[in-house]
Amino acid sequence: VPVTIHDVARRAKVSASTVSRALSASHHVRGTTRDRVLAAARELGYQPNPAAQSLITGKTGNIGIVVPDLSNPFYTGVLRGVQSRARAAGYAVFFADSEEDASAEEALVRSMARQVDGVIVCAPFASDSQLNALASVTSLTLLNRRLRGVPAVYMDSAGGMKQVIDHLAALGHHRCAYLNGPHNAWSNRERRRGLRAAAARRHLAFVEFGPFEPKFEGGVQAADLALASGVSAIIAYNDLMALGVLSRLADRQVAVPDEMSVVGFDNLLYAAVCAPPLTTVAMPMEAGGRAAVDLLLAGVGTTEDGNTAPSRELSTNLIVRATTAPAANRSPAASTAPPSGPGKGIDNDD
Amino acid sequence: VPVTIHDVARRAKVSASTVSRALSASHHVRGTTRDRVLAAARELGYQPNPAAQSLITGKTGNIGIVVPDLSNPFYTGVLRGVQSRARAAGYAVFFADSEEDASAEEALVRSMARQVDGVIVCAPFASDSQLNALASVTSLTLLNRRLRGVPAVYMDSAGGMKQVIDHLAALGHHRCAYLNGPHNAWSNRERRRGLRAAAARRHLAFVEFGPFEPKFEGGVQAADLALASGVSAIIAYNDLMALGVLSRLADRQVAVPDEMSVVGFDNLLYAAVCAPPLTTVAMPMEAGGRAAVDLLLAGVGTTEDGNTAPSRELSTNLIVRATTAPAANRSPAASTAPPSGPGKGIDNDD
DNA sequence: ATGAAAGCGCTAACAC
DNA sequence: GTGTTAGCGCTTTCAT
Repeated sequence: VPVTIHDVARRAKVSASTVSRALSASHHVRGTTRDRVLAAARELGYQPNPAAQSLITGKTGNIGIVVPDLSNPFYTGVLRGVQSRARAAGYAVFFADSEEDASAEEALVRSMARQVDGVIVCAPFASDSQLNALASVTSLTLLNRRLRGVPAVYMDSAGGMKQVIDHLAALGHHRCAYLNGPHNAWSNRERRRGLRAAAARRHLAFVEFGPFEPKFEGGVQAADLALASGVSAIIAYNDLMALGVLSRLADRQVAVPDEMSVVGFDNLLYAAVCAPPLTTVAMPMEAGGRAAVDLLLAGVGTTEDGNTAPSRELSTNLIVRATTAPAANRSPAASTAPPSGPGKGIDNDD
Repeated sequence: VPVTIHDVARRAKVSASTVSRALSASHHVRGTTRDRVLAAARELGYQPNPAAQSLITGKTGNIGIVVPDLSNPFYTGVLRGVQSRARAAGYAVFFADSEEDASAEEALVRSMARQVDGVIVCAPFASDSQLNALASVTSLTLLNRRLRGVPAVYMDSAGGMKQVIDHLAALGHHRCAYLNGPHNAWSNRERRRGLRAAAARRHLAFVEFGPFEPKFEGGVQAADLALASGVSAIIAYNDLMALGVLSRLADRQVAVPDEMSVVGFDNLLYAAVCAPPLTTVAMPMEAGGRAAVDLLLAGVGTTEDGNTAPSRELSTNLIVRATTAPAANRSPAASTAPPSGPGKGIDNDD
């Protein structure tokens, strides 16, 4: 039984416009009238039709979010942050999972575009030009990705990596492995960048492997390669991979952290409770989601041409737990190991 | 640059109504005309305004889902299933997390109601009357909850528990503990029901503890109680709790499965990769999400008064891994242990 | 097969 | 302050 604004108007003995004004809490409505309207609306259980409102105002009261893989707890963290902040701001949220497909990322944003005031995009795979095209279709905020002219919130992955290297160097490690996540993902590039810079400063050698799927299985695959390379520490692209590494290392009877140190990124819930608890770089997932909503909502209605798009950097920090320890005084096999594993080594910089 | 149906009409030299007909693929449009319209629409990049469509048709092309706790991977599984099936059917999905609050569950559904054609509700906490009220506001499909007149998909938790008990009994266990999840959650009640029935049939004694939060912490809290009760096996309400139990047992130097068997419910990804891998009852999370979408979409537009609401039961099955083993031949402390732990025992049936 | 007109429920000018 | 009017973009009778 859909009750319209006219039903309320009739019951309150005013016109529809007055009802509209009274409910928008906007000015120019006498107190007694407003009370009458509000009472009528409540009695009738009136709920404005959002389609009609949106048709005329052009705003929808909705935002969208698209993530590459919801089964990664990193993104469920982001989604929770987004949803709670959006709800607090009176917005409903459309959700979509692109399943790590660049064209799906684009298609999903497009399909949301007409029903939202903006969308938060976690799109590691879409190209810059795809994203630019999307930015002209609806208002975007990027998460962990930078693109000029588009607002973004990003987490200081490079800084996190610096903390990792400082930690490892202080523990006496001389040579470590980095297990790459998706090759072109901004987060992966940033982590590599931080790695190069910090490792050079600390005179710490490193080898790289990958890219791997940023999942548990990717980690187990990578573990053997890293192990063969004679390093004393392994830095994984993320916690899921680090967990895979831990699992494989246990299978292969390599003691962690005594024989091998392991570090992850994200600080998933599970990193804290696995055995041994994982040393990892905490990424502010929920805070990132909230910040993205704030940025998005702030930018809605703002024509940002010319102006620099606002963006927000969130800091990260290393959580030292039980998978890192001083380097073992084993035979320094470093010099005999190949510079890159037999697997898929990354050779090109970008 | 919003392009309307009139822009398309003008360019195709037809009326707006013809454009509408051509795009709805509906009848009575000459082939050549339709081609012209379609071409014009494509050239202009025309996208119908969903608000306008919805205003007139009454359908939105959206569905909603509300879950109690997205950080529980069970619900992210459901959400993934829902989203992928909805997308395949051309529907967009609104998402909301009620954070385990009954009134939020209701409020969220209400706030979605006007913008969706129906909503999938995972609401363990809302009361029957709240749910009935919601059912009159929009079309609902329940997940793992039953309410007469409301379509539902539910997973055979009791059957899963039967498999657990059969397994444990076959391994020679005589006495086990069940760690309750939320007291009134349908899934918890079903698991208890299955437990009572199967345990009686197998002449297997059991004690209950809880309710506990269905999370890791709940499991660690529960572990000590179960341990003190002299059982040889612990059945946790879900995997998250089972993982907590495992962690606490490890801390307390209790060998799993040699001294204590542990079983969970859900079969989260992590159950397969933790150490030791967890024996657990697989719940079809994504399939549940998909089935819920199917049911919801089938029921949209159907006035179901009188007719029995359709529902769908999904079967579950036990995945035996490494946390269950034959009962140890320890001193049978069973008779000395209290029937319920010193903690919060459940005493009332329902 | 196509066009004209009406109207979905609402808000925003514009009068008074 | 409040009512009247005019649409927002679209679909759907009803003519033709």
